[in-house]
Amino acid sequence: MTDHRNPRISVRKQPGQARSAALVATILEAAVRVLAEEGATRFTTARVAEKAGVSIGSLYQYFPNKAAILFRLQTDEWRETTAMLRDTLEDAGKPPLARLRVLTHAFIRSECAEASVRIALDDAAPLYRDAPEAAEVRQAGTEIIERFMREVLPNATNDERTLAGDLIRTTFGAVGKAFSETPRSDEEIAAYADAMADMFEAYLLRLSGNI
Amino acid sequence: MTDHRNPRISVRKQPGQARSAALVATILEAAVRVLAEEGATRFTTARVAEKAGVSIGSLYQYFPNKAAILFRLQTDEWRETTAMLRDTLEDAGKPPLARLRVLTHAFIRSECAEASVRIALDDAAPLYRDAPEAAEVRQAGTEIIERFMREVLPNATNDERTLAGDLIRTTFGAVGKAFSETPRSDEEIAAYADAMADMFEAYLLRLSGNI
Amino acid sequence: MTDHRNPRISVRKQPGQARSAALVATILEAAVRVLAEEGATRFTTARVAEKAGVSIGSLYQYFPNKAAILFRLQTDEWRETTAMLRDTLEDAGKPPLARLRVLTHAFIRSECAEASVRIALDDAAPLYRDAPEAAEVRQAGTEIIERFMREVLPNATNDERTLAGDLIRTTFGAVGKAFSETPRSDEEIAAYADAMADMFEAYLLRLSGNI
Amino acid sequence: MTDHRNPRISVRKQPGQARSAALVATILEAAVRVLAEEGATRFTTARVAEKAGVSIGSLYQYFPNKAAILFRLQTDEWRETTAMLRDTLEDAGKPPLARLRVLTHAFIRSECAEASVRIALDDAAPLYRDAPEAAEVRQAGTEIIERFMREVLPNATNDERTLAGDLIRTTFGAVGKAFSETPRSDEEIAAYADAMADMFEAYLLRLSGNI
DNA sequence: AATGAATGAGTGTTCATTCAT
DNA sequence: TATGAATGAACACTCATTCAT
Repeated sequence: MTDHRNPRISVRKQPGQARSAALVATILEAAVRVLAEEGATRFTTARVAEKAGVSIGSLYQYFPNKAAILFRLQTDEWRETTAMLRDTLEDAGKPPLARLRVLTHAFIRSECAEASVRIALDDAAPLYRDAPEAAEVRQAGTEIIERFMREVLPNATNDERTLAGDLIRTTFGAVGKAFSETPRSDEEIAAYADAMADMFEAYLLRLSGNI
Repeated sequence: MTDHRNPRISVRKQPGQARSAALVATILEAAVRVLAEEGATRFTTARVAEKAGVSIGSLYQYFPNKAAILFRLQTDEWRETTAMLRDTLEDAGKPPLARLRVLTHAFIRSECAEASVRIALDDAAPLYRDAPEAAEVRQAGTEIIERFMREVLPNATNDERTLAGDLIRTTFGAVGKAFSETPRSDEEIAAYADAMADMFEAYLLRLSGNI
Repeated sequence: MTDHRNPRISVRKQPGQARSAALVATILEAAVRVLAEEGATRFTTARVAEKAGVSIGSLYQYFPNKAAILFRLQTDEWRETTAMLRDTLEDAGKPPLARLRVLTHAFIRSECAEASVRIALDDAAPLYRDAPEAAEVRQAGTEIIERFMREVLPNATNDERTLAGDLIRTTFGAVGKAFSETPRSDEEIAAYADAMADMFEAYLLRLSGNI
Repeated sequence: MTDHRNPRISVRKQPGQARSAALVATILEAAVRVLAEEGATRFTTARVAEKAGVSIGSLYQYFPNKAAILFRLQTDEWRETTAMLRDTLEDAGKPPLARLRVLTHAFIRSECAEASVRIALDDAAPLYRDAPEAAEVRQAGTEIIERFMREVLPNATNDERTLAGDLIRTTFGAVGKAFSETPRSDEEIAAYADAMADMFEAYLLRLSGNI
């Protein structure tokens, strides 16, 4: 919520032992459950600790503050998304636009899965969004998109390509999020993903001059 | 934030007298200022009342709870957006796609103006979004889009048209919001709006079969 | 404890009505009791509120934070001390050194009365001592001393007089505090006060040249 | 802070080996640094252990609790002060009042050096001051003063002498502490020490009858 | 002997909402 | 109708101390 303080947010201690890693995992799982079952407003450190079966002190041994837990959850998700981006967009076996269509389907599907966590996480965004660590994760995604755009629009100017890449990327994220806010059937998901893919395809074909 | 209580949210009293209406207006203006200047986390009823020069008691006479103020703000904005939709999309003097381009520019520009309020309002969405009254306001928009789509895609099936309308509408809102989260220059706004219009145009031309 | 933050500390709202003033008084009395009965470490806002028979929220309506309560207590005490200073030191009916002796007795006696509160208040000093409002209260005392010193040491240089005034004042406060940390009988108090007065007298006579 | 529990406070184990002694020293040095650099409120066992490069477990092996560390620091300081007392006051080569003047200078100077640690230590006094072990250390000082007073006031009654000794001693400690709370230049220190010595001298001369 | 993970009571403070006046 | 004092549940976070390894 446009928080005007800017607290440190990364992990407090590198979990050297398996023990610690397990604890961190437990806490994160509990956090996901709290988010999904109770919503962002009721996401409190005490509740996470309780649901994790861990003392509140232990929780703070692994996360410096509440925002750090949320940030970590978001980061993990971004990383998964980036992996998906890479896997589908760089699959040399298919023509570019086909890959984009595959990605669209995969992405929308993944957005709709665990929608409740994603919505809650998004609601809590004000708490962590200003963290500087976020930028870095996004950069990886930008590069993948950039390479893909170069392949699809080899003759466009840099500015054109960047703008189109930006637009597609933003549309992906924002529209996926908006769409997944309502519960959806598999059919709806498929239809919507196809529509999105159509839109991207039409746009890119026009830009590439192959009307 | 996926609030699991569902409080009543509409206005507590129909302001019969001009006095009341003025008071409501004063409160809403104060609310906008609090949102813009302090952000969603610091948006408290006490602060709104103080900035409005009104007692909290009075504030609660016109709004049943905090969410109602936010909801009203959002509703007003939706109404403005709907008006814009109608004005630009139903302007018979221009060809449909030209009108859509005009709308895109106008919309993105308006999203970027007062971005701070919009962001804060969005941050506070969990507090009011589940209100049933919201649906009604959206319906008006849906109908305008529907009519426009009928004009652009006269030969499409109903389902196709609805889906395309949905997608365009969602893209509008979600992408506009995402784009306006960063401060933008007039040039950036124009360029982005053009790109969006291009994308919609390409999509609609393809759907209409006039590739 | 050399607190590195420096929060605002004065009263949150001017108690216009008698009601408020009474509440403030109740809270302050409760604060004194908590300090005296439980000590500075157990001085918590919750305990003060409870002992005052007031909700914790009400307490915060009248004092912006814990430090403000302590600061107010200390200020009140300083004001009393300043009044005592003025009353005894400016009593034209007695020769200066006799007045100083009277003051010494009165001061030590007052320090020993309610020693437990004073000790606790002193223990809590780190919480409020850096408040800028404190300086102002001390200034009044400085001026009274200054006038007195002018009367006793009319021929001394300004520097000499200031130094002697400083020393006497500091000795008063610091030694009074140290002495009152142990419970004392009236006789002990009288004897100690006399000794202090003797010391001041000898010092001032020597400075004035009337060995 | 007038703590009503009275925990055991002396060292948990007599460090038989040099290793242990070194560890204790390391911890104490770290404690001093924490006190000086962070202040009494931020003086935590964890921070001391970290700064000492020692585990908290080890810290607790040598000190039964936090208070014990502070108490030990204070004791060490008292011991140094006592040594200074003895060295200067029992130096047979100078007349008594000259020795007192030397002591005054030395003491005030030492108080002003490392003022930050002393202030912080004083802020933390509530945590350790009620320890019974403290009395014993003070006794040594009392005896030195006693002997000195006997020399200066050979004809006074025991009560007179004790009272005067008490007053001087208290004035020393309390005024020195108060004075050193503000940063001071060497000149200020010298001037203030001289003034104090003057005051003591005048007082003792009067008591000795040598007006 | 040494470690450091784990504990959980305790703290200051906020804020939506009510209700006596 | 208007006021604003009063409420108290709720929250994020700290830290002295223990104890299994």
